[in-house]
Order: sequence, then C-alpha cells, then structure tokens
Amino acid sequence: MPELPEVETIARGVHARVSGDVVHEAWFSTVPQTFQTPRTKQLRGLVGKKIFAVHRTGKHIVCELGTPQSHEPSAQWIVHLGMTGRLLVTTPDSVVPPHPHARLQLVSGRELRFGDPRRFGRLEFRDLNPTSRKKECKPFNAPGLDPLTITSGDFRALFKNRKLAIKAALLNQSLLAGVGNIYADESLFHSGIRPTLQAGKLSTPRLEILRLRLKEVLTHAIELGGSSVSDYVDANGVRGFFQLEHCVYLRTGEPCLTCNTPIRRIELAGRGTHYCPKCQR
DNA sequence: CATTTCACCTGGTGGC
DNA sequence: TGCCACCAGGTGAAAT
Repeated sequence: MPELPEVETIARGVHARVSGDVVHEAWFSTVPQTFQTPRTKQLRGLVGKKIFAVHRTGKHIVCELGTPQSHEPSAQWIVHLGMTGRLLVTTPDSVVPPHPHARLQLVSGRELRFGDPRRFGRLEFRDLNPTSRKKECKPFNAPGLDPLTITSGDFRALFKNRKLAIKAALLNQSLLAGVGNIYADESLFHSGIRPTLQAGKLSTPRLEILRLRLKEVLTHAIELGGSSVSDYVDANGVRGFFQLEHCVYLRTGEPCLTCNTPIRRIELAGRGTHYCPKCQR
C-alpha cells in the first residue's frame, strides 16, 4: 500500500511516540513468509531492547535498537509494509484488527503493532556488527537513491541508455527508492511526460522537470500525511489527505483537471497506469 | 546484464 | 443475498 510519503509519515509517527521506550514483551504470528529473519530470532533480539529512533529508507521503516544502558544502537528491526501492512502505536486494550503479525508491548504501556492482510509485508531483524562482512550484520540501507535528495546529475545518469518505459524505471527500487504506482503516475502527469516513453530517450530538460515535479509531489504528499486510497492509516490510525490531490491515479474516464480530456488507463510493467493523452506526450 | 512476466495473498466493489 | 470477475499502495524469482 505505502509508498515513500506514507512510509515517511508512519516512520515519523512511530518515532514520535516510541523512541526512548523499551520492549517489554513481544508476540509474533506464525505466518512464515512475514518473517525475513526467523521469528524466534526476532523475538529474542527485540525483548529488552530500547528503541533509540525510527526512520525511513526507501519504503522500509527502520527501528534502531540497543540495550537500555547503551547509547549506540546495536540492532535494527526493519518493517516493510508491502501493499496492506499497517504499523500502529496503540494502547494495549484497543481492538486488534484482523491479520495481526507482531505486537510489541512497551515498558510505557503502549503497543507497537504490525498487521497485514495480504501478507506482502516483511519483518527483518539485524544484529549490527561493524566488524562482520555479512550483509545481515550491516545497517540496512535501501538500494536505490532517495528521490527527495537526488541531484540532477545522478537523476539523469539513472535513466541514461535505458530501454524500458520511464514509468517502469521510476518503479524500479534499485534505481530510485520509494516511488510506487501512485506517485509514478502523478509525477509523470505533472511533468507532461507519457508513461510509455523510453527512459533513455528523454531529454535532459525533461528529466530535470521530472526530478523536480517528483520531489514536489512527494513533499506535498508528506505534508498531507500520504494518500489513503482504501485503507492506509498512519501510526496513530489517521488517514492521509493526498488522495484528494490525485490528478490521474484511479481517475480512469474522468476529465483531466487541466484540459477535460478523459483520463486513460493502460497496463504497464504489470501495473494500472493512468495518464492524460493530451497533456502527456 | 537488462527487461518482462508472474506468483504471492486477501478483500472491496460492482455487475448480474 | 450470492457468485464472479476484476481491481488494489509491492517485489523478488524465473523466464526471455
């Protein structure tokens, strides 16, 4: 469900409410595919740990953990929400929605809960060990570059000589980390770029427009708490408002807000793709 | 290596 | 009310 703005909103909300808190007890479901790291190892690793900070990288939420006495994080709990994952900070007595997968009871009395009906989300635990060369001992980092901070030169270089459609390139997380279906469609609309154009054929000025519009769209969406299309809510259970600003996403057949031409829907890279045939060329 | 397709899941919606 | 087709915020593995 969640793309960069939703994940950023959740990470901020969780950070605000649980940093400094300590994991008292933990419960995990037995759904195997949810646990990137074996659930027993996650249980052992989390209980008794202090949460120093929570932040986003790409579409991942990273909780920095350590012993309550220390000041340096020595482990990480990494949450990927998939399509329908939710990460919520609640009171212990609040109703547990269907499909719960993790419940961390905190010393403050709060609970950090993860639930996910479609089970595309993943939970991962890392014991950080600076001397180890193993990947699972290194701090987690999204593979692609962050669209909020990427430079013009790096942005251009990502797409150079690429034969795939620009929309498919935007969705590739090893190029840009955090862009998903909504913000790919919306940023291409605001850039006047047809999603099917070959990424490598876009001129430097058009790529620069895309970089700027993408950053604007994502920043604006973060300010509005993300897009709630069906069921997305932030760490406090509150819906976002950016869906009210969507110009093309899920507006098939409705008039373009600029020129009144009906919005067209095609399939591209296996995803529904929405664009204005007149404004985007 | 670059690119495309598909499987993985549950649930909501709208047509009949 | 039920049944069915279709759609949905993601991504990794397999195929090409």
